Amino acid sequence: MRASALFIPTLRADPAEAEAVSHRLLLRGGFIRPVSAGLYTYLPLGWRVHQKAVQIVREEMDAIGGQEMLCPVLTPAELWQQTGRYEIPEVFKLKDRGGRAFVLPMTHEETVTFHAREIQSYRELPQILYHFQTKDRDEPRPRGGLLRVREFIMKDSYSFDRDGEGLERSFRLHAKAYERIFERCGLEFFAVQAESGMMGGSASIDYLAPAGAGENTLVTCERGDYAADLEIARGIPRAPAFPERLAAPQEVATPGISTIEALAGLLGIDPAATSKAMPVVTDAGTLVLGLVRGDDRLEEAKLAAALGSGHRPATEEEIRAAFGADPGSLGPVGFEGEIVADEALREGQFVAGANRTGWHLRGVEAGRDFEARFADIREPKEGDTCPRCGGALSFQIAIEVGHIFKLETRYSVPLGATYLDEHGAERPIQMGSYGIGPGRIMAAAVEQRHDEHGIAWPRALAPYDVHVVAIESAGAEAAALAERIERELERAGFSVLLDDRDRRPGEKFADADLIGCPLRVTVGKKAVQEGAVDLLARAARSEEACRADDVVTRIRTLWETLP
RNA sequence: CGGGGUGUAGCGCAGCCUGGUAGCGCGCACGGUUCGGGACCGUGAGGUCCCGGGUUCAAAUCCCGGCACCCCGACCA
Repeated sequence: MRASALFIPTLRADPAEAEAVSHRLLLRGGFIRPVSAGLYTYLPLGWRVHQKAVQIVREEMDAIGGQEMLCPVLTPAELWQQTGRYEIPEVFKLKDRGGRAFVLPMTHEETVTFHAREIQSYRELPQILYHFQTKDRDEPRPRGGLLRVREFIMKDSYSFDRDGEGLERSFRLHAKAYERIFERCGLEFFAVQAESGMMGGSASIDYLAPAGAGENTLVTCERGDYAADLEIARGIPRAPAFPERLAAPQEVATPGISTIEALAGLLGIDPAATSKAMPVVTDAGTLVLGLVRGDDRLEEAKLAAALGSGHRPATEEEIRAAFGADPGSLGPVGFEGEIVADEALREGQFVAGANRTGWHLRGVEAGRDFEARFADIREPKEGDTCPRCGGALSFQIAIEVGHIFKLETRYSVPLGATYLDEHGAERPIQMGSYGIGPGRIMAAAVEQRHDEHGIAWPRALAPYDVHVVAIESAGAEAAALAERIERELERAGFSVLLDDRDRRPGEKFADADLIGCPLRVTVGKKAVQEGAVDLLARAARSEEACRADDVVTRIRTLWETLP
């Protein structure tokens, strides 16, 4: 394609609104443009990249027996009312002229399950159905360009099986397909166990791509045998330096002390030898005391999983009523209600609030001084060790590029998607759902592969394989040669962007660096005089001279070596 | 929803404090000289100063209200 005829509005300066690298570079390179908060148009260049990702996903879905289809975006509200998802605040709701309610769905479980009601017999199972369709979400806070948007295209697939064993098989097929997809897209990624507690123990795998910008924190072990999302990751905290053991808890006056630092400082002890009480109220209205070590933070998602319920912090009034003390002086000793304590408090003696304002207890010991249910409810910290091997854990920011989930009968039961088994018994279909955002793949690729000049696309996602830069001043002969190279490369199966614009070389090089095609061919004076062009690998920035007649051969070879 | 920031030419910004004819750089158009890493000279086009109200002889500037966008936090099937 001729750049002179294309709409590729590159920007010389960073747009003021863009912070994340992928946001900045995709805007500057002319790949995307905002329309409103969290709403982006994919310009021609960006759409080519998006479609590259889509095609890779499609091929791998087809390879596991997925059947592509297409559901409408506009969806009758009744389906969502039946599954109880109509009340989710992120759901866009609207009405037609007759007042009938519709939603713009966030995913298509309801619609696909609606169709799965046509499945009658175990003989028709299993099935994998998928589509690429627009999702809308009324996000409270879109951000980071393509990282979190209000409307995007997602590949969502749904598996239908007769039993848990079948679901397991479909789930594994998807896990394999997803790994191939991200590998083919040239992404560094981790498949990690994801938060699943509240959904009754169903398996869920998150695909996290480490990136400078992202919304997840990926925890990995230095020895490579452990990776998890921070929300569910386990870390082994360092052992506290305990003071001398006491035969019974001993009250100590701590007037005005409300932080752990101040408490540890006052008593002259290790903050890790203290405990922190977090009273919460569950959805059922029960007040529960969460207890973690003083130097730890409570992980809300883990506590929710341990409680099997959502929860909110207790109000000051609720705290006073239950404990008769201020929030800074709460502890487990003497508390009548349920206590969920972190594993780290199982052994040893800790300082805890005395449930008397301005007082703490030293030497509090689980089992002896209070009863609690133990669970892992702390947020891991850098410096913790790996629960598997004892290696050091490190944290990095990551983008969630895919998520697969065992739904079991969460949707088939409310929507009545059942089948008859070989004994004539009616049973609900076992379902799984599996999502990938091509836009997030794009963003993650840019985050992982760029330099100070611009994007260096992995070859699987690049908008064009080869960027041919014709140097204007080299004259008509060079321009003709550039066109010949374009044709030959295209005949050899490469997609080519020919920069034939009447621009100075510096500007063309800068744009080529920004746009980030894997290979660049520069056709200038040397081409006319010596029949030689320059070949540049964008990612490595390694340049070599090459005879014009050998360009196709050389590029074929070089192509195989690229990321 | 809480905190912070920003809205002035296509883009990046100054001007606002201290009210008085709306500016700079880039880009764009035309002419010319240039041409292997974002050249230079000349000429020119381009504005609802986010919106509404108020104060004032006079508002981009001061006051009140609203909206939009960005960042941090909460939230995230």
